[in-house]
Amino acid sequence: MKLQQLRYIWEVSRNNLNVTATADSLFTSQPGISKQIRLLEDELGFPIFVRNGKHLTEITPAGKAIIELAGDILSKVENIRNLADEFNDNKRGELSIATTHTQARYQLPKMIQKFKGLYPDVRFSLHQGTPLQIADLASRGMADMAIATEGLEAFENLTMLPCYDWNRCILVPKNHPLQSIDRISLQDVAEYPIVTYVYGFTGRSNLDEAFAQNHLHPKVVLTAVDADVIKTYVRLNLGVGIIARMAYDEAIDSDLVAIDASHLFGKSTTYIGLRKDKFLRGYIYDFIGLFAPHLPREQVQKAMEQSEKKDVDALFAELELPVY
Amino acid sequence: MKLQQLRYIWEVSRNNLNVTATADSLFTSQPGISKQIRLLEDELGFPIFVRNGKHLTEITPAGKAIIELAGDILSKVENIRNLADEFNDNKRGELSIATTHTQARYQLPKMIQKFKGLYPDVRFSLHQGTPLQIADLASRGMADMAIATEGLEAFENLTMLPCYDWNRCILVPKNHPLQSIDRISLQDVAEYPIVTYVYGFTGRSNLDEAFAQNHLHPKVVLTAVDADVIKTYVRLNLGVGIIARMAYDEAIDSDLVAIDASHLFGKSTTYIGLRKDKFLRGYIYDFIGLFAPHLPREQVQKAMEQSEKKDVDALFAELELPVY
DNA sequence: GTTCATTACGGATTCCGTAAGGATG
DNA sequence: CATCCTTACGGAATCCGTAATGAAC
Repeated sequence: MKLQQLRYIWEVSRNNLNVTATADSLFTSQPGISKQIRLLEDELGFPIFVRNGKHLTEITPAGKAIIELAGDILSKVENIRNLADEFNDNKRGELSIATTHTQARYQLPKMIQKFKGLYPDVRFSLHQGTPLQIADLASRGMADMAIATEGLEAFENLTMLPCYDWNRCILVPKNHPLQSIDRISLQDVAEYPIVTYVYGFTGRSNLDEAFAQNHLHPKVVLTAVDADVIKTYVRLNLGVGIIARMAYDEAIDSDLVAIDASHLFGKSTTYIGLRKDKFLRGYIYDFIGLFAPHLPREQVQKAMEQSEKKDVDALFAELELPVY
Repeated sequence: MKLQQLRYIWEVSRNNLNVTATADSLFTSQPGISKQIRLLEDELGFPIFVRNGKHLTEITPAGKAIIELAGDILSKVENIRNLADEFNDNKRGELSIATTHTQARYQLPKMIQKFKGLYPDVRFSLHQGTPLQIADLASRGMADMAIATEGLEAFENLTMLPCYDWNRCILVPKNHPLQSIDRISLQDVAEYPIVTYVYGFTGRSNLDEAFAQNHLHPKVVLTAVDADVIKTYVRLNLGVGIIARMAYDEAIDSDLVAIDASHLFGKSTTYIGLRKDKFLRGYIYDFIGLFAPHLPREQVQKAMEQSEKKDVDALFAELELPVY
């Protein structure tokens, strides 16, 4: 049994049993992978994959268990590498963050700038995607962390650290009727066509809940993944925007008006998702400290040690998060 | 990084940093191990072992962390192998038990006979040793389980399953004065020279405690590892024996008299120690079922999943154990 | 002087890539 | 017919054992 064989079966299973695609992603040859898988199966004495002629069609029950163990092993190997890097030079390395548009565009730039100043030799990379995509990236170890408001809870092996709460605002063009209302209500908003986030993005579910609980059925005329698109259509007078307040930029968006809506929709919480058992480089703790100052290294480590999600939540139950 | 390199550093650290001894135990050449360790260190970029000239003298801090991870990895590799064996043929395999004289001689024979009937193709092996030795064997994965009354709690990575309680008896030659006393007391016993177990064996500490609590200082004239030796010296009239009651065999020991002493010394509990995270073959569960019928597969699995010793204990808190 | 790890070196094995083959949909 | 896995094969790298070297106790 060799580490590479374990890596191959793991990667093949992650690539929908497509060996060719796996070979491409690992920058090696496809027959090499086939061979090694075959050798491993010979050694173990039974097939890991079910073959239909020359296609891999499914994973055997035994294979499933083995691939899971292989994943554990590979992540520990990765930990050894990271640990070695940390001991070699704790100023040099890589930091990859998977996140959504909202974070990438409005929250992260200032942290990243600071971080770059602290660690000029850490290669920083940012992967934008849907909440599920980024959670998957972190879960598979392809990103060091995921930052998102939702989607992280679907992955068992991610520890979720609460970072900040945020509220929404109603975005209208200047001189819009809503602007003159003293304390805006959900009813007021529901009278206008709505432009907001796609379901599953940036706390959209909170928004739907609030309307539903008040038996309102607003006319959502356009949904987008990011606030920039929403703003564009608010500018075109297509409807009233509902976006995260942090996405309103006074300088750039001076032609629009943001009406506070924190009393209308429950606040949402943005989390950092870290893969359990992952060895974290020192600078990763520092980055987390920049992004969420209430999360010092010890707290993060404590949270990572909890195997139950509820124990993690309990750790942070008393915490007052910053609100944006 | 290769699995073998991880195995080598792990084994070297387990062999007091003696590469030659490690090579012997792994049936390979010593330069081969040196080389692979060197290669791994080169790859990681820093030394795992501290060298004084040509001797390995200690493990670097980074090395400690890496060796620990290596141990995790190797045990998971072992699990894959066991899992494969189980899928291949759940009637064939190996079962190795590490235990003390008392179990091997008086409790295990009947279970093993039954087990052999159920699984004639499982190669059975039994390693006798001191409580610490056998716990170490199980902890290192060199034995599938340890069975003992003490010593197991010293190893963090062993799950302890309570199997049965047992009491002691006072062993005297026929017509000994103690025989005629109605309900024997500690004082009565303490008047005679004592022959019993060596400290650290077969519940010896319980015995010392009982005497100490009654401010008695019995004259222990001989200590032995096993009851057979103790019996021999009781027969020679060297003193009064205190042994596990299950070690008294009416047929063989008809020239001796066993006086019940369950009211004098607290009962002791014998445990099975299993390495956490170890994949257990089906027949191992069956063996446990034979040895401790109150431990069905599900209970064992539940216990193995607990990371805290106290949670395991809580699982069995209500359990009525058989008493021998 | 014994123990012990490292270096040197040669043979056997393994690994990996290219090219060809054959099955599936 | 395009996709995809397997087999075949040759060159390169790796592994492993023996023998020699040199440091530590």
